[in-house]
Amino acid sequence: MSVVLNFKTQLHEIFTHALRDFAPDQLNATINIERTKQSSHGDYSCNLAMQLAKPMRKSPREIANGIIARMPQSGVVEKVEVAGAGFINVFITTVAKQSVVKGVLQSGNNYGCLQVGNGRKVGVEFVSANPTGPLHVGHGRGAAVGDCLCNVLKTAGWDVTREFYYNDAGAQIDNLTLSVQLRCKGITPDDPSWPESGYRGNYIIDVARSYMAKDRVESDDQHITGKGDVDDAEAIRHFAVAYLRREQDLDLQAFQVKFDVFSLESTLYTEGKVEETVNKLIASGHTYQQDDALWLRTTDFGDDKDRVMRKSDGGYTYFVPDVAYHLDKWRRGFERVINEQGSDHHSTITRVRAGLQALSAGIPKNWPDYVLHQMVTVLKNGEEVKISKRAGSYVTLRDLIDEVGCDATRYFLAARHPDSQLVFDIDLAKSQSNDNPVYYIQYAHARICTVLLQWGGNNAALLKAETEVLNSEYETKLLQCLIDFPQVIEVAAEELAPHLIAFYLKELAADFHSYYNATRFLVEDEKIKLARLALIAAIAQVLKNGLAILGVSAPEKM
RNA sequence: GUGCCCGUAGCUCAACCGGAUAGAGCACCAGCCUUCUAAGCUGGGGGUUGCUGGUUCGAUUCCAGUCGGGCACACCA
Repeated sequence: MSVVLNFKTQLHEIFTHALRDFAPDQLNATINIERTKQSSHGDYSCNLAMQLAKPMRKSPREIANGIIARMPQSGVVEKVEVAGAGFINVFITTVAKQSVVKGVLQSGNNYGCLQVGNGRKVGVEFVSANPTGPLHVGHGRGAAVGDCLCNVLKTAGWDVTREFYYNDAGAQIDNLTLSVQLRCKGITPDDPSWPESGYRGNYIIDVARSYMAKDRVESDDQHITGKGDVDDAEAIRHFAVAYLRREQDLDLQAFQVKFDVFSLESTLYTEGKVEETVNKLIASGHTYQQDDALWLRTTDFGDDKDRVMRKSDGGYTYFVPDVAYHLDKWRRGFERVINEQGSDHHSTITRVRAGLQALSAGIPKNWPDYVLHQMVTVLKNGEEVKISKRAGSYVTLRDLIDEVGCDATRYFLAARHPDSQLVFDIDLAKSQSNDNPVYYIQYAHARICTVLLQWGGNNAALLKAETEVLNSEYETKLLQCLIDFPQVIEVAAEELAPHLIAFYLKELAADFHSYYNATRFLVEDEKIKLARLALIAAIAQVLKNGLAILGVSAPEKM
């Protein structure tokens, strides 16, 4: 079904044929076929003639006409025109477009699913917040973008594993442990003995209280009972980590995000993976000893300066377990790995890749991939809220979900290009929640469901609809929009840009709302009624599929 | 000072990785509910794509420079 509807692919073949006849020596030219912006330009256009103008030393229009004359017959092509500077514009037959309706209805939840991933394994690591406090808005952006990206890749045919990596040892966890211990002893951040680097947030009190009460804590990957012993720092550390992991799990659960794998930094040490990686790096000849420290010559792989691996105090710097962790990912069979992180960590990219290259383990040069999202600034009462875990002034993800709702929060955080900075105005999101674009899309879905409910017929009857009566301007536009959906998935997966789904859905919803206002569906004429209902049922299906990718619900009434 | 990201309508953002007249939403103005949900629709005003050069048939997109915002530049993570 999708083969029939993939006009772009079909046109690509047609143009390749024509080019082979017309200019066999130009076969290496890339045939670029894109959707037109104006309907007067047809449905698809090709710029091949303009590209060939220079090498062939002929006018683009002359070339265009030559190519068109050699295009093989096709049932989907209505007509072909030369326009503008030499564009070849292709018009698709209405009958071919109309077939999308039944294609969508038959495919159902699978409409939009592609084979481009071909079942290959891809590991997507995102959020990866250390268990030192609740998740904040920045993590929320990572969660929304990462989760949507996973959904996009899965739809495109990849075998996706969602992974969360966190550090349960090291300096920050030591700070956390000490902070909880002090709270257990009743010492507050006001006290002069409170360390500068201690965590001051009130949630530390909750951790301390729970530990002293010998509570049982179960997170997605940790189970522990508080010991209640103020002097046992190890017990406090384990408890605090598990407690805050559980808090994060609750945040993620409220945000509809689930992970397949949790990886702990400490495991890399206990399983000897860090040691093994260090030994391999030393054996590679890319390390040297200087100033009592062990260095990796990352400048061999494009870094601007070399990096310390083993500090003079004998401990490893953070990027060593990072390299060990990614080697582990590679060994687990992920030929592709995507790390979604805040852009403040972008400097790790070069280091991790350099470490992996130094291992000579056959890992590709630009492995893994990274998607970095820019900072989120939060406005409340017109003022910027500074996010500081240690100071305790904080906008948590849970606050946001409680105030704005899960659907709207996810949409807001995922509907923008990750590269651009994001201002999240809480008051705006709260007070104008009805104006959120997400409701606009959901409303379109709910409206269709209501119409279908009032019709009360059997959905199987829609498959027998005679779609050739769908030829109004509104209908033609909607048909093309439905046809575009798989392509949007493909591009979003290719560019790792889940926000494209959000924009597509807004457009589809807009086209539907216009259609709704201009058209009556439950009309006397049975043939017209069935065809229109089939069309809007297909629209509802695509809206639902797209919203599912965003992780947003598709309500049947609002 | 060095590297990375961003700069598009008053505001928030798109633009299918070089294409045709740069598009939506919010806000503003004027209309549309005795008909399937007005959380909607129709029309209108609003732009030197930060700035200056360059590359070519063609630049918001690529290159150089420049200005502005953000992030990163540890033997922290």
